[in-house]
Amino acid sequence: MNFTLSPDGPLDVDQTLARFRLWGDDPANVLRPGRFSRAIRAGGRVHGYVVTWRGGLDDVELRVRVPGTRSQAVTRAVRAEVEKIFGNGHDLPGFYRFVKGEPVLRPLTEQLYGFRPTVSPLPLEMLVGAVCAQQVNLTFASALRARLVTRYGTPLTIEGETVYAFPDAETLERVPVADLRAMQFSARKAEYIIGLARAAVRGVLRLDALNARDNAAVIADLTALRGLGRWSAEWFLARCLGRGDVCPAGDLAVGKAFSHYFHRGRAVGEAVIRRRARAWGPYQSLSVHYLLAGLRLQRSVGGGE
DNA sequence: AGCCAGGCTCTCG
DNA sequence: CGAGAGCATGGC
Repeated sequence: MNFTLSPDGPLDVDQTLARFRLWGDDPANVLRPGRFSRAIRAGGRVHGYVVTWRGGLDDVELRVRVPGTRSQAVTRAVRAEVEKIFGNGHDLPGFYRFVKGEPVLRPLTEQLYGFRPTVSPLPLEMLVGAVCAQQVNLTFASALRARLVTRYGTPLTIEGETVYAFPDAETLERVPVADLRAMQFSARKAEYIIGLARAAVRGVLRLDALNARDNAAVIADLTALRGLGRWSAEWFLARCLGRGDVCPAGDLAVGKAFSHYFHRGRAVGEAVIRRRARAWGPYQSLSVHYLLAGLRLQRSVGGGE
């Protein structure tokens, strides 16, 4: 079953999908030149899909192929995933109008025109990824997650490409700590991931119900688990639930970005970051993502400073 | 060798 | 409560 999607507003596919190549390959989200592949669990089976694109920033058309299914339910599920991954839920036009008079963000929205931060379609994948990324460099974090995905996920070949469906909670719950340790997870991270999976299996944490809860409730639910703190919960809100009114102010890179763009390189405290971000209202998450991406752009062309 | 990396828990005051 | 120490792990 094939279908097409046209985003509501501009879309820079390369910037939007950059997350899937910047820190190493993600076997659950395979990005190749001109195409993106992923696998989805639906109806007790794993289905693969491939997304390609054409057109310019302002008239991108996404083409989605889901070979081997005629199911409307599967197609709907795939469509929902693609909408999130390609950031179709963001109010980009509104954001661009909002930052029009802002001296820092406006230039960034011009440099990064069409950048739509990816929204993770799978809560467990997002949370496991967050644990992997705690307090380590992102290249290593990406390697950890990749090992977990290839070991416990479900492989599938689609159009000659191998892609893994992210492992489900039932599988991760049964993983011995020692196995994760052998993959260079710290003992603590191994416990966190297994505990998280267990909470999901037992219904202590209802992953699919989080979407209906407000920010504070989501943070409370997540941080009640061992291994998920405010940082993880806030990134989850922004990057999985697609909430705009969130700023992960404790994030190291966010701190650097604020320091660079608003304080001439001087260190800034979390409270200062939160205060500034709050004024951005529903565009906090977009603003933060543009600052982070902007800093990356600057470092890649300017070579640091 | 030692510091850094897009934190978290636990303990005190 | 809020700050601070202690903690893990690998890369450079």
